[in-house]
Amino acid sequence: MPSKTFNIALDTQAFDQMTAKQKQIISAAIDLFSEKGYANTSTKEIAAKAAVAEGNIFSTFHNKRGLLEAIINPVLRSIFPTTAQLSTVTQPAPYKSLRDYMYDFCTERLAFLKANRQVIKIFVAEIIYNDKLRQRLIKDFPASNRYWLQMADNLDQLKAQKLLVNWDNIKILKTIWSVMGGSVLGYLFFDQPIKTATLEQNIDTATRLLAYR
Amino acid sequence: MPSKTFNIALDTQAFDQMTAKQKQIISAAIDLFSEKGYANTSTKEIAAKAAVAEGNIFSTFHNKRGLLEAIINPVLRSIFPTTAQLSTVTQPAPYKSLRDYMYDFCTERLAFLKANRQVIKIFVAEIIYNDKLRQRLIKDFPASNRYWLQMADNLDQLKAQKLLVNWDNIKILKTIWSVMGGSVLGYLFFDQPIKTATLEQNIDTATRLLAYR
DNA sequence: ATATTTTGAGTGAGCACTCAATCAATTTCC
DNA sequence: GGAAATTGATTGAGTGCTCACTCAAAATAT
Repeated sequence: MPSKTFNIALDTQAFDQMTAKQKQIISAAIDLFSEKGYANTSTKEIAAKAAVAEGNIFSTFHNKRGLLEAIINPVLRSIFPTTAQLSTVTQPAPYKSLRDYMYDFCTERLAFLKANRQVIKIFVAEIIYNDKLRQRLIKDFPASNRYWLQMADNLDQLKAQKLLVNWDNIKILKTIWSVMGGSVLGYLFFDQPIKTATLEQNIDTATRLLAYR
Repeated sequence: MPSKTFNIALDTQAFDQMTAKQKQIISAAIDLFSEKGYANTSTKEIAAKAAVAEGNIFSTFHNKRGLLEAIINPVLRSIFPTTAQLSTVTQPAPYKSLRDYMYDFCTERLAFLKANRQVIKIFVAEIIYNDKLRQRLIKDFPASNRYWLQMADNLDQLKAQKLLVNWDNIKILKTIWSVMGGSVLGYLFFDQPIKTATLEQNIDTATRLLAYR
């Protein structure tokens, strides 16, 4: 089995400290959960795919839900990336045009999506019926982490430059994701690759909707 | 328990022929599946909520999946409504403006969504991990049912009137739903009511994106 | 030799599903 | 009209199975 890379956040700390067998378990669980769903996957299956005894899952992750959380928590913490991941988008750059910014923002977030497709799929599916997880996401959404502040800075700057419409930042974010949403869902759940042309179209659309007026 | 109304399609034929107990089962299953998910709901629970013996579920619906399909199939058949449901939107009317059309279209589909919220939630959740269901949806999407043909007619007419951008109809539909998507998902899974103001904004946005140019 | 990790048969609980028995409505016969 | 017979719906204890999870023993590392 090829080793799985984890782009998600800095839980690589935790991940690096795991034994090989524990990594195998996480890896197998990600494959199975994302393919068949959490509820439809048994711990026996996971152990078999990970080439590990079933008991190993429980000595490491306490119970099945603990395994799920070990997979999901990193996503929750890095949907909005942490300091170490800051890309060009979030660094204060005087963008020449709104489209430039949109392009950077969308490609960066899409790279994150592609790098963590399986885990995000598990996360999204789980959020449908998991109230606590949903509450946490809603609560954390406008959290004052550095990423969000940085992004708000950029948006405010673009507004000052009269490149961006003068809406509040949440509404702007919602608009962007509304435009991207179809492609993202298609990619996550319908295995539709996001073509460059489609991405460009989405970026154009978002730019048009958010242009200064 | 107040009797549940089923706005979905004409499976009311089938539904009307059911005995009271069978209707109770469907109703209880819809409540439980939409709240906790199919996989997390036991037939014993359903029977208890329906005030019916567990065996009744199996004599009527053969197995648990049969019960799910009895709930889901009508949605699949009426995501695009059938003849009897045709509202103003789908009737050939010379719309004075693109916004008029958008308004009618969006409010009609939103009414459908509201009237069938639970069942659509079950359907959407199920489609994530059910390949066969997904295939059927993709296959049926541009099906030549009367609704779709009628809608295509309307769109073509709007194009001829130079009110609507000259894209192909699928792309137009995708654009509309992309704009509405955020509100729809929020309503389905986050219990966020769709405010009139938000709806109006969405309609404005869609109109702007699809205006003739 | 000791400590730690790994193992997998074993466990009770809960699952979807069965089926012989019971009940209720309708039909048959006198 | 009413008793008896027939039919079909309804019941829920019972069944086999799979599930998440345990733990004493075995393997491995120190």
